Amino acid sequence: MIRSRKIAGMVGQEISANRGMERVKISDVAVALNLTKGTVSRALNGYPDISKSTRLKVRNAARRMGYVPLSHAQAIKTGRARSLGIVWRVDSHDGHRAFLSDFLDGVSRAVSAEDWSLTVSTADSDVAERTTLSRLLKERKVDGFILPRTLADDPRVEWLRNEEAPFILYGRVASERNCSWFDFRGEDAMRKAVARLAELGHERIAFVNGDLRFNYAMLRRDGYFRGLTDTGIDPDPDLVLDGAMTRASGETATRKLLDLESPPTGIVFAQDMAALGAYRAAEDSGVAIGRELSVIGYDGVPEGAWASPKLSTFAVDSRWAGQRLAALLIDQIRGGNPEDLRETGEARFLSRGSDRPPATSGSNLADFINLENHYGGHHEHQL
Amino acid sequence: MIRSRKIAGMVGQEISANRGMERVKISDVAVALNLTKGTVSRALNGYPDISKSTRLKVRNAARRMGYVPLSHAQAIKTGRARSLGIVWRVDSHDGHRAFLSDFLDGVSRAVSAEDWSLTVSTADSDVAERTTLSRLLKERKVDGFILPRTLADDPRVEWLRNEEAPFILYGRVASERNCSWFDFRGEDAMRKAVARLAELGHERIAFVNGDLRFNYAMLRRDGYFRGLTDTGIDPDPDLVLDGAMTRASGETATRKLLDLESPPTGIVFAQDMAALGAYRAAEDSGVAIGRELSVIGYDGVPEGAWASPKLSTFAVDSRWAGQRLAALLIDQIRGGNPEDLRETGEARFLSRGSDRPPATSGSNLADFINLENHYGGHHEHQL
DNA sequence: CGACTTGCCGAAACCGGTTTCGGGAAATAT
DNA sequence: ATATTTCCCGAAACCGGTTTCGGCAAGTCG
Repeated sequence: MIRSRKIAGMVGQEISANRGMERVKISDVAVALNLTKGTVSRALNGYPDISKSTRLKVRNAARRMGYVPLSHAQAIKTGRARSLGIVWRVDSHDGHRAFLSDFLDGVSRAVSAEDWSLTVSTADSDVAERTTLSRLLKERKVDGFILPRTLADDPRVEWLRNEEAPFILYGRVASERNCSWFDFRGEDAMRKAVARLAELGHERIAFVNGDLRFNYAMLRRDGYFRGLTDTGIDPDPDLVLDGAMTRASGETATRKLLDLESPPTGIVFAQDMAALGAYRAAEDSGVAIGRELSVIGYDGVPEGAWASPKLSTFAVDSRWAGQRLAALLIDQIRGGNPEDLRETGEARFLSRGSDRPPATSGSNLADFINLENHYGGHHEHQL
Repeated sequence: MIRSRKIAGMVGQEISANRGMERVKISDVAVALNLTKGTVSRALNGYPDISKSTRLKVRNAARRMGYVPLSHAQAIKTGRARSLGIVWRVDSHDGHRAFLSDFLDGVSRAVSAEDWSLTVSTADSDVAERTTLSRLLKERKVDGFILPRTLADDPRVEWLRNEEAPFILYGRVASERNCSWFDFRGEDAMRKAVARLAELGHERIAFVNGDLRFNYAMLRRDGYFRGLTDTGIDPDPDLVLDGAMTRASGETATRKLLDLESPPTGIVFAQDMAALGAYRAAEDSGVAIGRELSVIGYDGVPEGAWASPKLSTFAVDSRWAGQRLAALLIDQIRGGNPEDLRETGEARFLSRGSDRPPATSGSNLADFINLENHYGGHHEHQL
């Protein structure tokens, strides 16, 4: 007993005295323990045909010697790269860019927790995205994809199904068969936003949507109308616009709404960036956000907290989204049924200064704006 | 001749009729061409001992059959994963987050151009970062690292040198030996900012720096003093602050400067986010940016274009940085001498509304502020 | 015309793991 | 005491590429 201990100790010393800085490979561990590499491999991977005692011995020795398997060496036999892929679109709106950091953080956490990794690429067009997906897949650099920015009818779904590649959507999609997703229930948020404004006394409530090609736009629009129905307000087509996902387009949309004969006193925006554009439009019209015009956004971009008044919004937890997406995708790759791997989350309402009871009714607001345009002009700070 | 053509055609058909959707591997290509896989491999990799004719035949067949080598299968022998790694810090200031998208885009472009890929991970502490670097390295998921956020004395440098892992810094470092980098010459920008303000007639020019632990802070500070020397203005220690990398801290710093007996009429900020904080501080003191107080930032964050007046700043091209960093690192991994792989770039000045001739001299400004605080208070829009 | 390169490719080792298969020893059943 | 499992582990095949080595055939030289 004592003797064997001594030997084990010596072996340990010899091993840890690995000064050559050469990578320690599995055969090194095997030799040190007087086993075969096959046995060491099975021990480390928890095969049942290895006795508890040797399993422990192997694990300890591996740790002591600093053995870490080469990922590509295992991948060659297992067929798994233990890596997820994301292709991030850099064209179009910059609305989601603010969340990239949080989003990646979430993905990275979930992925690291399983000792997997994350491969990121960017693309500025559909073909570029397709090319990249294809390459990563063919080279097997990744085992599956996280697909952001889901379209209402997303061609990536069909294509990846064909390639038999695992994937998960950030967002939901109509053609549900055989795919998994995570998404925030934006429709619920829009519905609540309408309810909120109605409670505050607003009667003319507009909706400024994003690009209708995206799936979330459909959902959020439905939520808006649902909210109107809930509160018994008749929908007015003049009060529904779309295509606003940036400050500039949000500004334009707001201007258009304020120029109506009977402008809205409250606007629900499908995206914060567009809502922030409303601030400038309102300023130009001599209308104060939170008084003559109430605004509720969606996303929870940090800039909203720096607008004055601060933007009330439904904040989305991008980190959480990334985390769930990665976890669910890994489950799927490990054999889980895609259709069982679907989750949604709730956007959290941040009540700040931009949604308040209306200071003026709709028709009066129009007069107010005209007045302001005549006499006030683009008012400046008077120092 | 005709006969052989016919055969080749038939072979091509048989091959492209690969409906089984099974991955086509190198041996498939070899069999189809009646060659050995070794020969095919050498042909594809441009070995000189393959005749031009077979090289062509092989390349064409490979393309036709849609053969793409498994990255980990080649990695096992070559030792190259053809992948770069980035660990993105998500703790601390959110100043750089806005650039992540562009930055990654740049890296991704350069990396894709060489058919490499990019592995991204996040970390919220030094130990987490170290752990991740270590894991990616041991598993050989990456061949080298891009290190953002360089510290004045960066421990990662020493550590990675020891591990003999290739790396490149986004930023420069004192201990230069054996390392490469890309950086923008922030010191030049700060110097020019001072010159610019001096030309406009400012005599008291302050400097609000970022966190001094970062290397760029040292450099930019030097640039500021250099600018003062250039224009013959005596430096005043009261006018130099640091640690401001967010709106909040920028606001605080500005407040402190405006409360001086003889406040500055111009402030140079080492970071845009801090400069944007100045807007609120100025508003509260009844001072108008671009009139009583001029401000110049650095970074070129998009929000700057939405402040009023728009923030004059030195814009940094993050995409370019990412692109160069990746390209240089790949060169290094392929055997280039690290010390030859260093580049710097110039920040581009965007002249907008926040830097103008001073409306009031320094001492008068103090009176102005006091007056405003007594009578004006936190002035509101008067509708 | 024979010896010696040179050009070109096949054969096989190799990379560092994983997984299958088979068999010896110990434990249990008969 | 023998037959039969059960428990472990060694041996070897295998994954899909890359790289080394050696040899045949054609070309070059003496």
